[in-house]
Amino acid sequence: MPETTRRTDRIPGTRYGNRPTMKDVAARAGVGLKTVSRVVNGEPGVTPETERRVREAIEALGFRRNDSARVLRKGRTASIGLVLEDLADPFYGPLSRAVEEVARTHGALLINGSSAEDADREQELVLALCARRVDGLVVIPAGDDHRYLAPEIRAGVATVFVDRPAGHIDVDVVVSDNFGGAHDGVSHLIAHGHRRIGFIGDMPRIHTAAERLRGYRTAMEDAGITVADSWMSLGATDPERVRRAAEEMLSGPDPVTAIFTGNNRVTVTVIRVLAGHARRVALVGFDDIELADLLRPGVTVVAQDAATLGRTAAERLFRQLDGTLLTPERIELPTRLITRGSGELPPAD
Amino acid sequence: MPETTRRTDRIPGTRYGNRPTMKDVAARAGVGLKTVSRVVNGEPGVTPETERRVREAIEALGFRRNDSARVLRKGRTASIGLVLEDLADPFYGPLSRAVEEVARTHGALLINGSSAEDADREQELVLALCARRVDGLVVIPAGDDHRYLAPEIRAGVATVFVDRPAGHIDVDVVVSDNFGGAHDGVSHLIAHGHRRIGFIGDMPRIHTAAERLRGYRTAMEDAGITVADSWMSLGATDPERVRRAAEEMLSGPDPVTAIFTGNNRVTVTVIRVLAGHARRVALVGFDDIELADLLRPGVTVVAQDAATLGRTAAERLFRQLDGTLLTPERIELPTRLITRGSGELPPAD
DNA sequence: CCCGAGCCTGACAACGTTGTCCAGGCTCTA
DNA sequence: TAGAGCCTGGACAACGTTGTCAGGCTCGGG
Repeated sequence: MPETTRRTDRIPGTRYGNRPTMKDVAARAGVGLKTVSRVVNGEPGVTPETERRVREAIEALGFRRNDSARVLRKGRTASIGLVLEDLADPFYGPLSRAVEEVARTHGALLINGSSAEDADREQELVLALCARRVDGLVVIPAGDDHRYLAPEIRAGVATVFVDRPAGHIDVDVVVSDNFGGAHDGVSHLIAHGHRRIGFIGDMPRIHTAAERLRGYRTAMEDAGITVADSWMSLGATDPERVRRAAEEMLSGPDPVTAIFTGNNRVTVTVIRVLAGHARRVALVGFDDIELADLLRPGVTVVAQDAATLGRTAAERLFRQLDGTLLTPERIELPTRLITRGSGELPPAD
Repeated sequence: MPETTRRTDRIPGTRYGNRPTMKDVAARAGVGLKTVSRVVNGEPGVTPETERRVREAIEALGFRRNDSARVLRKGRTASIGLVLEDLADPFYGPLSRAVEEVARTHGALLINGSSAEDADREQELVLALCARRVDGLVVIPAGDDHRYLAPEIRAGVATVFVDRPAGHIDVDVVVSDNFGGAHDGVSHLIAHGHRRIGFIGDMPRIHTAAERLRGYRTAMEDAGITVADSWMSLGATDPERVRRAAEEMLSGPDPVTAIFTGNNRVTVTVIRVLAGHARRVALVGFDDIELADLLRPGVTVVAQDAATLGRTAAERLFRQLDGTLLTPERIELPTRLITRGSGELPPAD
């Protein structure tokens, strides 16, 4: 008896790509179609002897239930969709995993798609998921107008937005306290004597980026500091742009003594810039990053909990599906300032 | 005209969770069922005027094609499954994203599932994906016996294993050169004068862990070094166990002067241990880690390219589906030693 | 004026499953 | 022993889509 199986082997009587169906199983076991269905689904009302014959036929033919047909009949797909920006980003991995775990406890599979921060691609993905009749959607939006989702939601697709709010539709939203977190982080720098503080963030059309900028501005204002335009830089978070932005604010006519960075990618790049910089510059970053504690100085961050964000959203999604949840809500999760050294450096002029 | 839509609104004539079908659209547009199908699928042979009426009805009813039914009829789902260990692990995020990108160019969606390094859960996930009739599967296996997949493969499910080989079935496999990479890393330490080198890796039942251990042993042997049992520690990669293992090898009767770590999680924990350690200990880790260049000393690693691993696997998968690929192969991707300082520290006795 | 070609259009079956409903055989009780 | 009720099994329709095929219409040529 061979230990391995080659792709080119075939089950006798089965054409390639043409799998056995319940009908085939029924014929082989000499029973009716519905009896096979009963065995496959563990429904009661089948004699042990009949069940044995059916199972034998299933085994022999290599039958596996076709869930597409099942879905068509039952109306529920037991799958949910997750649309995010980029699965390769260390922030979204844990979020996705958390959503998956919740889905798992509800017997659902997770389909994910990356929008690459492109509104059209987001819409394309979301609608493709709707066409597959996912039971629900968790969306980290790239665009800012989601009216295209309204018919789907009316048709019963449970929907929760995460990390960023939805535009022009009224749905559940789970976000971090971006404003408060940024305010805390910047205030922390101010408390350590800084007044010329730079902000480097993502494109302002991204809600989280805008909120964090607002937190920065408000914190500065609260401290009576007038912000110079050259201290703020918003745009794509590719290393080149961020590097340039950081170097400009460090070397301009009114150089900053501290930088607040708007997300993990920016933080990492700025750390690199500061590492090659003579003067000691304080740093607080939004989002925690791995090994932040081992750098010298350790990197002070405003941490948000990606896993909790995902879990909360997924739980609300399934509560919508249960029917326990009817009114859309906005849930804001707190952030946490983690001090490790870089944010406590005094201003060095 | 309202700017937002509430979940409780309903499309007139549509029951909740009961979406309009092509039949409804056909009735409203006053055309036949098939004509709607033609319009929806962009098939030729429809008068502009008829098409306009159909599109109007689609818009009015909020119709969206039900892909479940389509799949049932057509036989292809345009989706592939990816089973990996943990999406939250920074190694798998980029891999998953790479698979997704390839899928996207082929018009397919990606369903992923995390096995949590549990063979039963892996099988459960894989079979659930097969039941949904994914066109293909990319699997990072947790178990070591995959005969359960044989009927599925015979039935036409394209399959590629990544990162670790399959057990008892003959399928495409894409792996890194774990043996060679570990051999290189350990040899690098030996070249810098180390003889007492520790190895901390994952559970030996995991193929990559076993291969890396073999690379370590062979490199030591090649250098004529007899390995003490106390220098090797294999097991779960949770921080507590790794920390204990590292501390034991550093403080035992025959303390190591260098450590080779078997994967990214182990490396991170060992860096933490070494940071709190007086004596300078050299370190080379398998897998690259973010910010490794900014630590002092920089962390020397044997890097494997997760994205290339994923891309290569996905490309082979779609070539299987094209029919261009018939014979299963094993593809081994090279690793790359990146020196940053920690591996070049001399032995300090 | 008639016929055939070519173009639109729609009726119908099929995909594989599950829900409904009914038949037949059995057991149990009066 | 007859009737009621239960248990097992199966026939059939339906889910929403697409492929097949045939019918009807228009138009041009004979």
